[in-house]
Amino acid sequence: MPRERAARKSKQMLNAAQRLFARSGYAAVSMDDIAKTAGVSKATLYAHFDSKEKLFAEIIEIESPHVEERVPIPEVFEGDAEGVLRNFARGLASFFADGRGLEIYRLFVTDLHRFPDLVRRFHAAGPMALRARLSRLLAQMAERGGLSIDDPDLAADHLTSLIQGRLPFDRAIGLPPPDAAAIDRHVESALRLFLRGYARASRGGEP
Amino acid sequence: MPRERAARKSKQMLNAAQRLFARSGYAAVSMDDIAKTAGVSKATLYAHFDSKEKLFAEIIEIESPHVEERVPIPEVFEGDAEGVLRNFARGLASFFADGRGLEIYRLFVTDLHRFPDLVRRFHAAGPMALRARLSRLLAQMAERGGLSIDDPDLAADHLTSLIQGRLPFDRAIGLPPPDAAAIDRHVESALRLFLRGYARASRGGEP
DNA sequence: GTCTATATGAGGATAGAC
DNA sequence: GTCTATCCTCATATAGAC
Repeated sequence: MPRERAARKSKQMLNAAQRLFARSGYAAVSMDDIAKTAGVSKATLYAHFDSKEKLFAEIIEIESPHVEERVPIPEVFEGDAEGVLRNFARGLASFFADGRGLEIYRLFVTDLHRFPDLVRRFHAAGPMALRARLSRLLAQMAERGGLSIDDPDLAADHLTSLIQGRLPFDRAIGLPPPDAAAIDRHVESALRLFLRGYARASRGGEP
Repeated sequence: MPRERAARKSKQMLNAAQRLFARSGYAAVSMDDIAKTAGVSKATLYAHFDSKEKLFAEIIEIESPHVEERVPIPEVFEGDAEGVLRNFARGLASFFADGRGLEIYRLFVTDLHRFPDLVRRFHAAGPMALRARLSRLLAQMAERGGLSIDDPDLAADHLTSLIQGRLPFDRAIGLPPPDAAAIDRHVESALRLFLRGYARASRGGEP
């Protein structure tokens, strides 16, 4: 059954490449490393993927749409706005705090710019998709809840920026991850600022 | 005059290395590139710097303290809080929007983590120093102005996070820089949220 | 498709003359 | 200190047998 075996090996190679690229970046990973980790020969690797760049591109294509799925944003808002936002905020903060988000972040910052067509696709499927979902949620909250939001996209960016903060940068340069309590404080303070800044005004203009 | 010439060549090499590392990152730059750009031989380069790593470390040491100086934060606050913060915000946003901040950002995210001692020194001299200055300023504003700030360090992080936003990430992955008008809108909206979120409460608690 | 073995080139680092 | 020329390792990519 050569077809099955080929498919299995192909997955092995993609998995190995994904792990290695994520851990060390494009330049630091050799095709030898990938082949060895996948348990195949380099020639087999090249039989499936034309070049290191093509292989990297496939990894990015696979990873990109998953980014948005790591953070919980319900499609429809019902009830507790603060709780929903807290959930999103904790998801996003943990994503950056643990090693997984760090690897993706560093990989993208370091290497993605060399693949312009991937940039466009990733940006649409990742950050823009996430913002769109958060934005729809915030718009619903503005309508039904106590928030005053003129521009939901902008508000989504503000919340995301506050939650993200220096987390990915600090992790990327090698600082240790914050513990759970620190993440919690970080999330709570960001939420307080956001909710207060976007609270319906008792008097005065929009934020 | 061998001493003068040596010093001059040393500067040439440091300049070349700085430009090349900033543009392409540690891995993508070869010692040949640096020597050629500096107009010296590779052997001369190695006579001055023991290794590529040592050379990179020197570049980081030189760059680090400059980061905080690119953004205007007065030591003493007088008068117009919003104007002072706008000035800071515009400086920071431009820093990330133009190519210079992008290069430094990418260089640090990509390569700094491999030099742990540099991480500590850079972090103290760069982000922490900047936050300390902004924090002192915000504390003064809370005292004399209309802001309600319990934890100035936290507030400084919030403001910086809002201003920074996705700017460095978007630039790093290869998206085009925002134009002046977009930066201005970005800065103004972030400032409005910050000032409103940290406004002295007419009623209700701290943010 | 998969392997072993290798061609080809690039890059970090050094030897030795001046 | 500076150069030219070179060593050596390692990485991308391929040839050729099975």
